Order: sequence, then C-alpha cells, then structure tokens
Amino acid sequence: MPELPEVETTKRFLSRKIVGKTIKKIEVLSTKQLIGDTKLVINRKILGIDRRAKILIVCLENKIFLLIHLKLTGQLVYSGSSGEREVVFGHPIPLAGGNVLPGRSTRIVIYFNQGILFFNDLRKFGWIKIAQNSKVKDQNLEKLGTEPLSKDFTPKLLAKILSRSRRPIKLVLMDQEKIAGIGNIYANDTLWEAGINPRKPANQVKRVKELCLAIKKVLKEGIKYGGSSTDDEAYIKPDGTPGQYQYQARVYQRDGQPCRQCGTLIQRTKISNRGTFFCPKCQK
DNA sequence: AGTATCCTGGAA
DNA sequence: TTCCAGGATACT
Repeated sequence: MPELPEVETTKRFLSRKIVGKTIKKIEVLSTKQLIGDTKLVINRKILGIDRRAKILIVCLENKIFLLIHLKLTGQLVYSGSSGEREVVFGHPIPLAGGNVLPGRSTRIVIYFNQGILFFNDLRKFGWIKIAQNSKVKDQNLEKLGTEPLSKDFTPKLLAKILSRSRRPIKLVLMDQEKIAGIGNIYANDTLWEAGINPRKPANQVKRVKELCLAIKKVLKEGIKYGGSSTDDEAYIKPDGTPGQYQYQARVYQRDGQPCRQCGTLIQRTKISNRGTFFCPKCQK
C-alpha cells in the first residue's frame, strides 16, 4: 500500500476487528497474488497483527503467518456485518465510504467465523503470502532497513546512512533496505519539512538532525490523519472511508499551489521517473 | 546508476 | 492515443 502510515492505520483498525477470530475460508480471484497453501490457514485463529515497513504480518496459531503487501493500489476492507457466505458476489455489501463490495478490483476474500476481509487491488501488484515456521516471513523481512519511528532511528544513524551514498536524498529516503516504510508521498513532504532539495546528493545533506525529526514528525502526522487517500481506487481505510492526510500535505501533488511557508508556487519534476514536488525557495 | 516490468483505468 | 499513478525487483 501505500506507505508506512497507511499500513499502520490498517494494522490498528484490523487489530481491533479480527484478532481472536478464525479464518474459515479464502476465495482467490487473482491466482498469482496469493502465494502459498491456503489450506494452512483454515480454522486457525488470529493471534495478532504486526507491521514491518509496508508489510502487514498477520500472526496465526501454530506459527503460520499471512504477509500482506498492498503495493500501489491495494486495499484491505473489512465488513463485520455479514458472516460466512457462499456467494458474496450475489450479495454486494455497502460500505461507509459509499463503495460496495465485492467490487471490480476485489482479488482475494477472507472469511472469518464472523466478518469478511476484502483484498482489493486494481493494478494487481500486491500480494498475500502464506508463511509457515517463519521461512517465507524471514525471507521477506530480512533485508529491510531501520523502522523510522523506532528509537533506533537517530540522527547519528541517519548521518551514517546518508554519508554512504551520492544518490539524490529522496531516493535514499525511499530505499527500503536503508529506511523501511517511506514512499513517494512522505519522502516529498519530509524533505519540504526539513528544507532540503530532493535532488541534493545524500552525502552532502547537512541538516541531518532536522531531517531525522522531519521524518518522524511527518510519518506520525500521516498516522494521526489515518493515511493519505488521493484517489478512490487506491488507499482507503479498512472501514471504507478515506484517510485525511492529503489535506495536510506539504508539497505532494500540490504543484502550482503556493508553498505553505513562503507562497512560492510548488514545482513538479521527476527523479528516477517518480513524481517529485518541492518548493524551489524553501528547499536548497 | 538508470531502465524495463508486473497490471489496470482514468486523464490529457 | 499517449501518459500517468502510492512499489519493488530484475535487468543492462
């Protein structure tokens, strides 16, 4: 999905709804997006949900895990109003946000003893992997970098990471093997918050302490506002309603609008083919 | 370090 | 008809 704040929002919502419930059935409508043996999870109870970077980790009984990555357009939407049903496609469920499920981009449906979880993904890049005895789990998580909201993520560590690369700072912030969970939205906004130009070579960045604080501040704000929903086919919260961070965005998708600090028009460019937004006056 | 690629659909 | 999109990886 979406990025750390969106996955964290999803994790918190789903934790309240599905922990303690038992998976009764999984319907796979897009075969290549479900990796592993679905039989492993049937009749297993959910013990808890974790997040690592942008990956959601559903922990089941017997050391079975469901790893979920929503990539660009994944959504997890929960409906508690219905129990197990044989044919959900004959019985659309209305949601708070005005959507109806299952929809045209519904790819996987997970039925609990009470409630249904829909995995929607327009572009089909996302996946759900079933891991046993931590094997697949470790494989997917071992290369990830430091969690930016952990206490391990200090200005000192960030300085070390930045000193090792001459790539544009924005790309280093988005490198999951260095810092885990920042994507395009929050990389753009973090750099505005710290007053750093996204093209600045990482090893030339001087305001490291400010950048470290900006990363934590912007990500926490993303979580506080329930993530960013800029397009209704992309991220929405598990209750079907949109997040609110997009209204707080510093620069992301604000090209042509005035900088919140100096009024200069926000510019748009490309770095490594990704849309990049910045204030030419505030970010040097 | 840069580019192509997995997909789909809406906008320009 | 072409371009664009929140991600990540496998290639030159």
